[in-house]
Amino acid sequence: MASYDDVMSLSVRRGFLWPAVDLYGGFAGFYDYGHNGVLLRRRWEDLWIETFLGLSDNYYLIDTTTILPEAALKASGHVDHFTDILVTCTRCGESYRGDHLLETKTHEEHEGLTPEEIDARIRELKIRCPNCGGELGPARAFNMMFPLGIGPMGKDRAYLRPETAQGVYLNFKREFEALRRKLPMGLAIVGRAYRNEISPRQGAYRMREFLQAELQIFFDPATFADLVPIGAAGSEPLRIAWAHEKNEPTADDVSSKDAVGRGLPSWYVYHLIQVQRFYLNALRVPRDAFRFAELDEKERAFYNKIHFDVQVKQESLGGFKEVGGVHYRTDHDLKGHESGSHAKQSITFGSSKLVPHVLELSFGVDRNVWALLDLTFHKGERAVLRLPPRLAPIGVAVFPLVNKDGIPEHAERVYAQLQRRFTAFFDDSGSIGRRYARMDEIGTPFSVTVDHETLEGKGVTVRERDSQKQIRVKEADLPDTLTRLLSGESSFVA
RNA sequence: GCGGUGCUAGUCUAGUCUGGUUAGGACAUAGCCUUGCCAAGGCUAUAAGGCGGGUUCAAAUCCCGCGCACCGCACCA
Repeated sequence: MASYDDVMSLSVRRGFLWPAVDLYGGFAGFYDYGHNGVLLRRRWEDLWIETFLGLSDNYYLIDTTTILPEAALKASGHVDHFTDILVTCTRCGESYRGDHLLETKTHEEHEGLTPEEIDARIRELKIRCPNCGGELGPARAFNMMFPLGIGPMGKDRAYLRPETAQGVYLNFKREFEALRRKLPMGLAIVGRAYRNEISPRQGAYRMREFLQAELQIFFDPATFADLVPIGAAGSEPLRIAWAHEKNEPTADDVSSKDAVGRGLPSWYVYHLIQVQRFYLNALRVPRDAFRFAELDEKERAFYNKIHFDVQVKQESLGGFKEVGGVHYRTDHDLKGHESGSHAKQSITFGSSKLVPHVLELSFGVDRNVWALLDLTFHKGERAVLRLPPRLAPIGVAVFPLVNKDGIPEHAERVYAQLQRRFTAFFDDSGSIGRRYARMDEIGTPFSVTVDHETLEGKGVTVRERDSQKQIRVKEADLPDTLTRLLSGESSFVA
């Protein structure tokens, strides 16, 4: 339905997002948001914050620096493990990961070798280019983090953060005190992260600077399950593609009981249910366009004990694509910072002394915004973005049916009134149909038109985007009616 | 990063092979007229060959470098 070009073209035309710095030929891996893009993104973020911080009274938003010193990222493992050792063939120019070359030859793991060690092993094992048989050049390290030199001499080594999560872990102890030592404790960050992707592709899907919305939940593994009972939510089947079947474009309906039966902790399943509800109910993603995809041991990061990707099926990107993840990171991160900083991260909670475990709910904001554009794009005679009313950049538009007989003046008064409560938009240019069409393209769910009957006290018309139908509403009732319609509290019945 | 293909107004495109008028059109946008509930019609206006270099009397067109995009490979702890 919606091709990549369809979505991108609409996005550029209507002020959602476009390649950054295109004045200078573009900047691969970087995108800028326009006025409607920022509004849409903020609404997504607000909904995300409301949904996930709403899971507990002890979940909060924090904000931390985007630049971190080397020591912190050394402890987190990013300096050593966020690196690929690349080896390039001197004849055909193909590049390979050094550890993969060794692994293929010896069928052994070769994690954590230096470039020199890789070179030595390659010579020892007489490995040549798998592509052309040519001689392989020297191994070089490629770290996915952007390095920075801090201070006038640039001698304090630092990096742009590769994930927001580290900011949370670094502040765990402070917040645990400030929040009066309670578990579970949830700390979320919505902010930017940076990765020097080798080849950014597919628009906003793989970027070098991107937005993450991540909630880190700190808990005691001994008691967490009792604190988040699956309860009534357990009757909702989860959409899951297990590791062996996720290359298929499908998902199974798995009851929470079966998911627990397959060895997933009940607290993990509970959070899968919450994430699925966010997508199906709040974002209104069609059921068959949503799934969790299990990552097997080989695919997931070594510190993730359980890892399911959150995936949304997008025509423009060729199928199910990752928009988030649910990661059980155990106590890996806090323990890493404990040994890196020599500051104790263990806490006393109730009768037990422990380093809390972490469940991370991680989302790519830009990917989610793109997914919404893709899913809600409907191409007919004219394009319509069928965004859920809560997410639409503009909530309500106001038009005078004609530009005479005092109708524009009246419409301006209606607009001024609505503007106080809603993101409203006034338009008196072109024909009425053209104005409706413009609003359809940016997903404005409701358009109010002032006509001759309005002047006779018979109210205004409210036109709904998807059905194109209208109802007549008394002016005095308009704000409340719109509030109910936009919140989803009541639905439009013509 | 490697290979392939491509890059013309806000969008979509004609022209490029075979160098040669003022780079043409559609839609969008703005203004005016007209109409008055779903991109109606008329007139007018704004607006373009990714960037840099070379060849040539002359380059959107041919050549080189770079940038960017898409596809494949690789990568995505």
